[in-house]
Amino acid sequence: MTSDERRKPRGAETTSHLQILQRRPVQKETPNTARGRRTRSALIEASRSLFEERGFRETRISDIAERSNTSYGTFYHYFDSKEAVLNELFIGVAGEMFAASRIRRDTPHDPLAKIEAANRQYFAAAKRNAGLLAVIEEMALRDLHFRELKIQMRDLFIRRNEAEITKLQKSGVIDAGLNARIAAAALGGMVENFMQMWFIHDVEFDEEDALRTLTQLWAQALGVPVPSRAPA
Amino acid sequence: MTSDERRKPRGAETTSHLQILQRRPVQKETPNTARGRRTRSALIEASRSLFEERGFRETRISDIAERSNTSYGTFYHYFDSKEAVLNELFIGVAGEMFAASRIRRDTPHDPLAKIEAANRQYFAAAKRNAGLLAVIEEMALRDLHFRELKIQMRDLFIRRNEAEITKLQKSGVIDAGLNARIAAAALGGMVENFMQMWFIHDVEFDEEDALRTLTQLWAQALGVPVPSRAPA
Amino acid sequence: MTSDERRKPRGAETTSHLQILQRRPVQKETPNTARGRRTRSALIEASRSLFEERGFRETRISDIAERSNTSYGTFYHYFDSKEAVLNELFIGVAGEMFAASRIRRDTPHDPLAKIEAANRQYFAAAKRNAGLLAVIEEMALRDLHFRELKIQMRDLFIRRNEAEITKLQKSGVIDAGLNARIAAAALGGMVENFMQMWFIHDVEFDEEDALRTLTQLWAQALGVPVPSRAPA
Amino acid sequence: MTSDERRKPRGAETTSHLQILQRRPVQKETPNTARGRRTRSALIEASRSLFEERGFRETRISDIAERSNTSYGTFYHYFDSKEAVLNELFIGVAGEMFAASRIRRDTPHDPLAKIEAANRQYFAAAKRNAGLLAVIEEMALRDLHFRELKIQMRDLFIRRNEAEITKLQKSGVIDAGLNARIAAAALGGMVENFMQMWFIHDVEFDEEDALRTLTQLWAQALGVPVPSRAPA
DNA sequence: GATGAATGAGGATTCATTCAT
DNA sequence: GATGAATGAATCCTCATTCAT
Repeated sequence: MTSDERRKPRGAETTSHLQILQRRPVQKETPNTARGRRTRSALIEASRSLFEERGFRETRISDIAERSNTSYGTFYHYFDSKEAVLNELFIGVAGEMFAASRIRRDTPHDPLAKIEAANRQYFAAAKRNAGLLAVIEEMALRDLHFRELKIQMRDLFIRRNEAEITKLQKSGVIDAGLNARIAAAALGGMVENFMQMWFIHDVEFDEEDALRTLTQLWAQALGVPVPSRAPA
Repeated sequence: MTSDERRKPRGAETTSHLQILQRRPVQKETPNTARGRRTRSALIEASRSLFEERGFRETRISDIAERSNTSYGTFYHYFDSKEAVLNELFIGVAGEMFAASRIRRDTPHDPLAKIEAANRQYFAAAKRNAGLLAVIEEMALRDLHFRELKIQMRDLFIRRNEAEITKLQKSGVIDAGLNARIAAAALGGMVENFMQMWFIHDVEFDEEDALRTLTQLWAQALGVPVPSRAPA
Repeated sequence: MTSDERRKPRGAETTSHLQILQRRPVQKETPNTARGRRTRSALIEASRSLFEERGFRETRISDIAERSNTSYGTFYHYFDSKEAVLNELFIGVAGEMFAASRIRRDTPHDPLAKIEAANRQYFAAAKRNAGLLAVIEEMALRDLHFRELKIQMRDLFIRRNEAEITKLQKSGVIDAGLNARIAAAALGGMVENFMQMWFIHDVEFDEEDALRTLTQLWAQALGVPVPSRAPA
Repeated sequence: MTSDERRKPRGAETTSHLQILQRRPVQKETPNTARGRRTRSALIEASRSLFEERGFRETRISDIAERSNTSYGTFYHYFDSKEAVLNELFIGVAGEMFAASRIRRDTPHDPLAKIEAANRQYFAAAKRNAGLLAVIEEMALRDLHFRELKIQMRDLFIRRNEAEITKLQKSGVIDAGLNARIAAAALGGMVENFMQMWFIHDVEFDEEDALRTLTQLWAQALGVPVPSRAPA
């Protein structure tokens, strides 16, 4: 989503309802001691594994306390709510996803190679974080705060796509008539949706086939020529 | 998803948890009297509007009873659980979505026109049902039964895409080297994801721009030639 | 308190804190069935006895459920909170207190006799309701809603006092220079405070001595002549 | 309360409940160092302001630690409980109230002037301590220990009243038939109750009007002649 | 068919207090 | 002296579901 992709205001009723849920998670102070830091980490790790295994809503604070070998009260010593933990986990995942998909120095300048590299790195990072990505997806559907976070994360990718597309248009490689913003959103969404089916909903795909096909579709969709290849 | 897109078994722990939720909703008897049919409809309509407004999980049986001007007991007279109502609503939406996106007799045989027609009809139907589609999406992430339903619905579209792609490959219009199954899933996913951002997450897009761009991307991705056009 | 006794606004901090507690108790719908009415009454009676025995704050919802032989959930079926029950009890007590202290037809017109009759009836009603009056007193100190109720109840008495005093001033029996509003508040407060010490804080007094002395003080304070009497 | 004002034993259940709370606060050792004394003072000051702002029950140990810039542990280093702090604050307030209401050397011997001086000084002291007096009042209603303290403080005033009344009776100025003990309790209660309405419940009164009227009522109630005055 | 009273397990949250550092 | 991490009992409140009328 680029800067001019504004979100429509919802009908009053709907919006107000979501806003109730929004309670922006507030950061409690960081622990001062080594012991405190250890405990806090244990809580985060326990939360992460539980969220991944059984989902955010189905995870109880008591589960987290138990798995991290602390007590009920200790959780609340470090976090205001489950939401606050998820928030922190989310920030971490978003950072990792974005970092992982940054195009490396050694990537060839050839457009096709760049597209493929980006996709490969995106899938690799997504596969590692599939469990949490599912949780985020779920939360984004009902909690305005997490919806905002999800859309901001997505926006980072899409802006990059858009910049690449605009560059190709300016250099005359592809059709200047294409709406770069919409194309970036659509192609980014294609890869995101594919990732979700693959890693979250567990539909099986051959990795190399998937990468090759998505890269070809992406390139051709923009009008980047792709050398012909024999059928798989 | 075509027949060979199999779903991987999940790890034991995760799956067992989801299976608890699966409880396949059983249909209760249909009411015999006109009054009974009216009550049942009122329950379904109330459920639908509440699910759309505040989500499935946040809707209480008491909310449904209240909005449909019936009582607790009446709800259980007609349905076993909220899930049963959602199931029924879901079946209806899936049917409508599929019917709406069936390519009409009067559509030209030109591939580009067919793609555009399909997209236009898909978006129109999705826009009407956005609220419930959001609910379905949410449920599919945590409930195996609804995940199955969602994937089956998606599969209907994707098989049709795949058939079209195969036909174009056989007729030599497009590259036979493309993996039709993956391409169908990817392009269908592109449109689905776009729809979700647009109608569920409320990112604003210009309708005609969106349709034109998506159609162009879809066609070009497959290698279907698209007549050049001046920049918007 | 007469109509021109306005309450000062408190400093922002203090007030805001009390307002948080204010949550004006909302009446839940009255039960429709005889059984429902019976249960509701049992909850109120159990609440009353518990509030009197151990105070409002020290009474648990579970105590109320237990003593009224219902379940936890039943309490919430009829009331939103303990506050709602107290509110209802309070309204009842205020009504009874006021009704009881109404001067009867057969009371002589002699001012002294009227004062004594009012005091006697007030003490009798207060003695019956001492337990709840203590609860109200306690709540009025920290909860704006109950403070308002308490002051309104008190106001009913004091306005009546004030009217009597004004009448005596107009008829020339007593000094017209006395501030009737303040005198009414002070003398009403004298009797209220005495009642609290006597029935709430359990300081012992001889009933007839107390009545005679308070009546004499009240009358003389206003300047109503009191016939001399031999020492007790 | 004079020596013959005995407190009635309460019913077993009620009393036992209050006795739980009674735990007579024990004084912890006084700090030896200047730093220690400073910390202790900070805790007391923080407690006082918090008790006044939000009440005793609503004040958390953590609030006190925070406002005094110390830690949880430090609070417990100096005090056994919140009750212990309140106890200390209470002793201070009671002392100040009593000292402030002592009739000064330069007060004329005229009974009316003495009554007015006593009232003026009482109101001045109460106004300064209204916040804590409200807390004490609240606690006295539910905690036997604080009830005892409150009644002892009140008793100091009332004994003085009683002595004055007896003196006036002996000197023949006023009716010897009046029960001095009850009259002292009633008139002292009149002023106490007025103070509570004025400074705790924030009912507005004109200061000079209030003082003049209360003094006149008090004097006349006892039979002390008051020179007539024109209406205000 | 319809009603709504009753149930009680389940889960979040608070907070006084202890104690190792 | 001071710190603040850890504890867990206590309590509130919700809500799907049952069942007598």
